[in-house]
Amino acid sequence: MSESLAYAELIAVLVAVTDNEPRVMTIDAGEALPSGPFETSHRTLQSGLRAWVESQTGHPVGYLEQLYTFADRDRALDAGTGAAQTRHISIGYLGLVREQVALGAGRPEWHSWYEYFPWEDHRDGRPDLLTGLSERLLDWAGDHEVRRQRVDFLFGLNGQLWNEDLVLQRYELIYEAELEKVAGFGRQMASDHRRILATGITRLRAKIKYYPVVFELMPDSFTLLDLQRMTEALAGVRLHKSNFRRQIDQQNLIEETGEMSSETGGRPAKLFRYRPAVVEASSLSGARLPYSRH
Amino acid sequence: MSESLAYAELIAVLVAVTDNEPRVMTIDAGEALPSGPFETSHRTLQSGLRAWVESQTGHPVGYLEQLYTFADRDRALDAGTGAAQTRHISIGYLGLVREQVALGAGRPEWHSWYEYFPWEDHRDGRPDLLTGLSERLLDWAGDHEVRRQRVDFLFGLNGQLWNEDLVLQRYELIYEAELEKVAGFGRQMASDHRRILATGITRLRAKIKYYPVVFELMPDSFTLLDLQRMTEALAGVRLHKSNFRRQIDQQNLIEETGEMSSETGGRPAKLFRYRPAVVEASSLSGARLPYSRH
DNA sequence: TTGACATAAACTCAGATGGAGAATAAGTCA
DNA sequence: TGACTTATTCTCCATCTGAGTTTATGTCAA
Repeated sequence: MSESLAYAELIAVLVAVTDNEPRVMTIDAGEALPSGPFETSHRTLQSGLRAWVESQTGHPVGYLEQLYTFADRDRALDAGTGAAQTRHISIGYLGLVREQVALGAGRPEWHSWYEYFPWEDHRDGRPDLLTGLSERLLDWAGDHEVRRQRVDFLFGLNGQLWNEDLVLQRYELIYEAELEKVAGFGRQMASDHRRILATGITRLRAKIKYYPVVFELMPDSFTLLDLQRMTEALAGVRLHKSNFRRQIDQQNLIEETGEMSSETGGRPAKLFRYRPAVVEASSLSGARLPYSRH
Repeated sequence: MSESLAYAELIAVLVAVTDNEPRVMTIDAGEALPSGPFETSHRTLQSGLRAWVESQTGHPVGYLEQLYTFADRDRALDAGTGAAQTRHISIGYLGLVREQVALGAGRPEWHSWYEYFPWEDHRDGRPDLLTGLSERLLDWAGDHEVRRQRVDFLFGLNGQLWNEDLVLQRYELIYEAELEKVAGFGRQMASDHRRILATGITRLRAKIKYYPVVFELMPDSFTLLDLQRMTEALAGVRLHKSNFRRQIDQQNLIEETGEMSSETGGRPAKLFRYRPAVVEASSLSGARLPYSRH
């Protein structure tokens, strides 16, 4: 049974947003995600991760969610040299924090996640780099019809719409085409940390659509445009202003503070705060089945 | 670093549906979910699980998805006796299979998942057992307003609608109220397997709403009512017939085979088959943000 | 002081979607 | 042949959504 013992490590995708830029906590000068061993003293995986993240950043982690557990032998750093090595299991977590003063050991730094995935930021239109990237991907696809369709679908070619949720699938395709180390196609990371980061971004982009996680990243009081810019930063796309506002107040998640913000550059905006109470009680639908009420 | 070594085990929530009853593979006469160690010979977690599940059941697993990784010290079987014990990590997977002929060692048996969570089946109306159960839960809540609201919300009391997605949250509440071992409130399982099963059901119920996983459980050809009954079995609620049909053909996921089924008891029904090709290419939305097209 | 500029907030309107159920078709079985 | 059962197609209407337009209220520079 000792052959089944493994080294378990906790990896954090820790996200904060400042100046409309989504940032992720890194160590080793932006080369790796913070990670630490799961120790006997930790009561649960969550509390283990929470403990050392807070010691690293000095900040409380508002929101913490398990992402995925990775153990692919061929994608870890120290792979393939022998049979009798210790197995590595990485348990990834997504954490959201409000501010970004990093005070820990290990040279913590915040980096925009678009450094690692530059093709994911469509806020100012389709990034130029996508031209070269999709050319290389289509080269790789060649005559292979299925591959070609996958490229079109994932990268919004041939009349298909850009779908911001497919971060991980796009990265996996690039990896499959062996383009992930090409200069200019995003910054690299140690081991498979870039994949774990892609997993985190994917989860967050999906989640903001049906669960009010954005507020974990917002300050106590904010304007509606602040909220929109935050959402746009995460999703990497622009949103329709008045429809965004309508959606927000249909959900009933925020209330006016009574104060105004005059830092808008135009007409002062009302300030709002989050009302966490309602979350549990409302259904916050998402997709539904066609129920029958009888 | 040896204090960080852990015993990693793979646990499967393996689901099949027969006779409109969703069933889960168990061992030990229905007392436990099948599980096995993650071994050095396994290339990935997925392939490790797939390998031994197929050897246990003799069936190919169509769909396999990671659920969650558990390591709570206080909820595992062998907890709390000493400090120097080996840490257990359980990685749960959800698998879907088409048929249920179990041929493996370890006395594999299929059990309806409603044996373990009898309050989750609302296909024939609200189960009687919910009366007693919610009474006990409200006793536990007492004057605690937050608890009381949680009970109302999760169990559809006080005018709230039943939400079939909250399987895990309901089980966690019952566990918190220490009612999980009360006779009549569902069959128990070893260790925290019942919680893992709840996690699997939760995931599946959520997923059928925005991704066509149901077809992994359907035979090659089926009628629209078959498909509806399957969905109802999983969701534990009744659906509106014509609206269900409309939703299905909006999604464009199936096509007529040309054959008819005369086993309906009434007018013969057209037979359909799944068209997997479309899945990738369509958006299959779910929740959306209010995009701005410019 | 005034007008250009910028953003806020409210309102409009047509087309799509979703819930509920009626109407019609085509089998089986007594 | 008529009762019964299920299949399949429609209809109706309320609500939601996408895409603006309109009006309000600040700042700032000439």
